[in-house]
Amino acid sequence: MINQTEACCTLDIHGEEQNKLVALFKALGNPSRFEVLKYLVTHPGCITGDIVAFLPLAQSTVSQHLKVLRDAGWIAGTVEGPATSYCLHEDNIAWFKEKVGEIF
Amino acid sequence: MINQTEACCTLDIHGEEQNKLVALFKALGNPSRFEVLKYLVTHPGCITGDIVAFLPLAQSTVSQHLKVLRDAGWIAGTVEGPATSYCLHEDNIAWFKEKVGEIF
DNA sequence: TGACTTTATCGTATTTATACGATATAATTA
DNA sequence: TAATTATATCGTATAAATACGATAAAGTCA
Repeated sequence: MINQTEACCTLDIHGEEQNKLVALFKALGNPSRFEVLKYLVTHPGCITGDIVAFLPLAQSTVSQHLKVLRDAGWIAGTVEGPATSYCLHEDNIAWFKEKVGEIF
Repeated sequence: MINQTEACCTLDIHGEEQNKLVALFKALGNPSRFEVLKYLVTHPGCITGDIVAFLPLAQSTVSQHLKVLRDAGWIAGTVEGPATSYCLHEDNIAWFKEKVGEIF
């Protein structure tokens, strides 16, 4: 993590960008959160309660997972009255794919 | 995780394939392991000791991280005398990018 | 064979993640 | 306003991840 003077080339990923990328990987490295993302692909705009009904987890647990996905940048939540509607954060997803393509 | 009869469409990722994908995400969701992978991009074929010298971590810790990356499928290790040479597992990396592209 | 090099594994302490129920917050409806 | 609905947050118990030093294993070299 310190010295890379001997590298044969450099990679265009560092600091905060790298932290964001690692956070995206980490957030999806959990089976329940992966299921949430899959669900959102097929049910865009659904609300928390729909996801709670879909997963075999307590409401508080699902809410926590949604927060992790939101903080990482995979999803975006919109308050709609008493509910919150979720959808994929397309920009961040595109950014993720772009960066992965750059590195590997 | 149970009922998806109301889905507007289906996703081509399930069971063991999905587990493997989640494991790939999980393995890279750690700053030290991400650094290892970056290092391998610029130093293909390097040995464990090179990575130990590069990272501010104990040898046993690095060895453990390498095992996680190997088990997940990001890297492949080849025993060369007393040392082990590591490189990226290109096939799995291609598979990862392909699946991510299919889902999102 | 014996010393050395390199890496992996074991045991273990500490930190972080995950899950739940209980409760708070905020919008809606009667 | 009071009750209801929907979600988020808090407190906490348990499981998993992470780190280290010590040790084992396996190859090399004198």
